[in-house]
Amino acid sequence: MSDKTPREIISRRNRPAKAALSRDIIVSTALGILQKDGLSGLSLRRVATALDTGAASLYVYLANLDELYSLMLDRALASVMLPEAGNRPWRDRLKKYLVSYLHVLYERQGLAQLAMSTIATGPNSLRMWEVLLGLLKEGGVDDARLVWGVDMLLLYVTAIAAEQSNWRATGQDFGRVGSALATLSAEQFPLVYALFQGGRFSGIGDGDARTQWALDVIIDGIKANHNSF
Amino acid sequence: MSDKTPREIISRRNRPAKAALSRDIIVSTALGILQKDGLSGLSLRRVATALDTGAASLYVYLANLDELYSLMLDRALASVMLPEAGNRPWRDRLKKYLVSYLHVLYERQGLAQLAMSTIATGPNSLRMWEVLLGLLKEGGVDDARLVWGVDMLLLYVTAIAAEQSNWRATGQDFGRVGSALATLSAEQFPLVYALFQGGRFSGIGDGDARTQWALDVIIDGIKANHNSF
DNA sequence: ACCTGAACACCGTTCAAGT
DNA sequence: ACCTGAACACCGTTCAAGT
Repeated sequence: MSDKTPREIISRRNRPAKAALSRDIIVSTALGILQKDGLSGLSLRRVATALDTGAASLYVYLANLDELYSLMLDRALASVMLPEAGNRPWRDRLKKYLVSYLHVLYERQGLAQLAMSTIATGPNSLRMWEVLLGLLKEGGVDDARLVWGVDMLLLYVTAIAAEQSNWRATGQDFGRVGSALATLSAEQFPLVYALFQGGRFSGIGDGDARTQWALDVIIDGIKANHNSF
Repeated sequence: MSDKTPREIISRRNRPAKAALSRDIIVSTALGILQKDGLSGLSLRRVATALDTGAASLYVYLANLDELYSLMLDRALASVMLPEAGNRPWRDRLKKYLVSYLHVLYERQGLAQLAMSTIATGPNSLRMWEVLLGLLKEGGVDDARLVWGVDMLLLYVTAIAAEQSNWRATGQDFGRVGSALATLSAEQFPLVYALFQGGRFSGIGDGDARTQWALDVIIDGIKANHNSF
């Protein structure tokens, strides 16, 4: 008799009494699910199930799904690598930092998509602004254009990450033109046609070279327009 | 007797025998709903209800929701205004064209969001590529950088539209920093703090001047990097 | 060929009720 | 104060059955 009932009792107590909910483990669990199944696989109900509870329980810690998104994003941004304070020129450090941000977004399925539609709240987003403002300032951009410049860099890199994530997710690959290229008429669209025939579209997804080029474009552009008030 | 039954028959026949479904009216109806209620208000079930049928009926004309998105986007792009072939410089025409694209995205709630996550298919997207390639070519950008340049311009403008739509939708307004600015510590984030105190963030949402500046940044940057192979 | 109702497997969010 | 089950009002998609 004393051998039978303990089994059940132990099986209940052994899982550590439900692991105590908190914002922190909710966000961690959610990021785990995002990593594994992407944004479409993420739901409050799945997070709740993973935490062995019901979706309603999460509302003690979260106002709604949007708040979870916002918290997830800021948490993920913690792993953007700070540039070493070394003696490399500011432009190299700036690009490296932005590429690190790009990688953080790109490596977790769906995070870039989330970053495009969510306004990041919290310390890690602020720290990114601080770092980027510092680097542009070091590059000689004056105060009047600093904020616009940082916003532009962040927005564009976020957009690249979202676009590339999209290609990866859908298997599509040649830019925003999509499969329309297949049914291309030389008379209607001579320029697109010529460039397509010339293979100019095929390598559009070549992430790294293109990203480097694009960052140089923006940085040079900002430098050229930084005091045009 | 002959007076009673007709009523019911007429009431069925008067609604024009169900208006005959087609891809076209499905897309139009969907764009109407998007216009009115935004992306979150759009669903296949709502489109179906508006067309006085069930959601399952739409699957004769659409593979899935994603295809509807794609069709909606291309349809909407039809109203991007072509630049007049006049004698204005290419840069002005390019900027005007991109601003027209921005407005098309911005004016319909949720369309920008849709454009960020959907690869446009169809003739209108191709026509935009054709126009933009032509304008950059006229500006002297060489073939090696044309495709990257157009992709960059389109991606950035799409991203601006999505960001600004987001601000409008949420009432938020100061860039990607969000409400974190309220709890700002001068020691941890001196640069952000100083610029915030100086009011540099408050006008970040000033759409038009900022957009013009950003387009000049990219165009100048492309010109500066257009033959760096 | 086109349309439909019903079903399936999901959602976010609320709320009364429990501890 | 925290957690829960059940309910509400939704989703996209499939499929057998009708015309």
